[in-house]
Formats: sequence, structure tokens, C-alpha cells
Amino acid sequence: MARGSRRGPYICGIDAGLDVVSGKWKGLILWELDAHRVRRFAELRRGLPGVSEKMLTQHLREMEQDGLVEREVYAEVPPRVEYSLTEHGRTLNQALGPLGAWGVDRIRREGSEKVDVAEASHS
Amino acid sequence: MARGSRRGPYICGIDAGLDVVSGKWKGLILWELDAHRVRRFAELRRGLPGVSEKMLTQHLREMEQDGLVEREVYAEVPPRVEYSLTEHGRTLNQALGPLGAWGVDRIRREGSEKVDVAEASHS
DNA sequence: TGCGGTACTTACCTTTTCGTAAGGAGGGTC
DNA sequence: GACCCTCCTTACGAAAAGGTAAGTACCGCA
Repeated sequence: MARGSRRGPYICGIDAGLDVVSGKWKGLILWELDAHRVRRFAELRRGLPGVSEKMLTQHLREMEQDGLVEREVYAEVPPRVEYSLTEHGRTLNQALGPLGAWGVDRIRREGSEKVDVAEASHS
Repeated sequence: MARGSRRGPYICGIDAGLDVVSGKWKGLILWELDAHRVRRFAELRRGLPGVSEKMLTQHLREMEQDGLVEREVYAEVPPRVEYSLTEHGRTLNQALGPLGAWGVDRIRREGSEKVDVAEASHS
């Protein structure tokens, strides 16, 4: 986990910003949650092809601790848990907008037409 | 290394953007290089407290392959190597600006006064 | 002649991260 | 009554990332 490594006295803001999104699926989780507003565990799982249940819960827990996502549990008969972005999560997502645009440019530069760039016009 | 893991068909631009800056020191290297325009190996090393020579060369090589930094070797008697950002490196750094600002806010929220936030007003 | 400085490379080891597979509690379906 | 669904948790291991330390080669300085 990112728990022990950094979280440290950060040297600059980029340091602190990168720290909370470092993790194989965190960027995608942020994207999914921003696009759909509210998602259940199984919905997120289906939206992130290839993610394991372990990694998903692990990342969601970390992002919850970091104040990025909110977790609401409904004490119902089939358990229902809904995830959504907090205010900080939404602002983080906005802050990632330019990076996303840069990434799309980079994909274009590399000439990877295999990637659906139109879908990637996130934020 | 990030070499084998992703670099893959990216799902969105954020994915691609995060991929090139994932690495313990890449954000800082970008910052140092942007702040000083040109830096030699030993200068970078001194500017990044705690980095090992291995990690520094490794990260610089990766960032060179990614087209972010330029490496100029002067065939002099004491070897001299100068690193600087390419155009793509500079635009990436600008794209990281909002994330850096978000990170500074986050540090403030956590009340970590141990970090020199004034220094962190990067980009 | 031994030390420090230039910029690395290499080998080895530890830590961190990620994946696989299984279990589990409680209910609905066939 | 066996199997599916919900949302996880746990154990085990492999892979990746990172750290430590040494070696390389050449030079200047004392």
C-alpha cells in the first residue's frame, strides 16, 4: 500500500497530489465515480475491466481515508454499499483534467489508434 | 520499473498521464528541471534529498525515453552531462500545475506545518 | 599515492504492490 | 438443498519497485 511509503513531509504539492492517485486503479476509480456520480461495488467492478475485488476494496478504503470518496452502507437484506466522490474528490478530478488532456495528446503522438481517444475526453 | 506494467492500451488520458509520472522521484525531477532549466547529474542529486544514484539514472533514462527530458553529454575530461526538459516535459509540468495546487491545499487541510508550503507554490 | 569529484553500472536484497484463490454471512432462486 | 447474489476479508505468492553498496574509468589536488 501507499500507506507506508510516502505520506511524508511532502516536498511540494505535486508530491502530495501524486501520492493520493498512485495506485493501479485510482485514476480510473476517480473517473468512474465522477462520470456516474454514485456507484455500487459491483458496478465499479464491472466498469474497471481486470480489477480484482481485493484491489478494488483496498483502493476504495485508501481513497476513503484520504477523503476522496464517501462510502454509504445501507443495512439491507442484500447488502448495498454506494460509493461517491466527496468535494475533495471532485476538485481533485478537476485538477487532473489538464493531465488527462496531456495524456490524450501523448497517446495521439504515439499513434496508438487502438485506444478509443474519443472516450478519453474525460473532464 | 513502470516499463512492463502499464504502457498499455490506456483507458483514458489520465491513465497515460499518470503512467509517465509514476515513480518515486519523477515529480520532483520534473520540478527541479523546470525550476532550473538545466541541471547536471550531481546537481539533481543534491536537489533531491535521499535519492540514490541508481534511481536517479533509472528515472532520468525512463523520462528520456518518454520524451520528457533531454540528455546532453559533453565529451570532456571530467565527464559533463546536462539534463533539461523537452517541450513535452514543459507542457506536462504545466498540466501538473492544478494537481500541485490541489496538493498544497491538501497539505494545508491536514495541518502539516512542517512542510515548507511557500516553497511548494510551484508552477 | 591516496583521496575526492565526474557520471554512471552492476549485483544483491528488501519492501511494496498486485494477483489468485478461497471463505463467509445472509438471503433469494431453481 | 445446491447454487447464485451481495460485499467484502484473508492467506499465499509472484512481480515490480526501490535501497545499499560496490565497482568503473579518468582526472585534479595535495
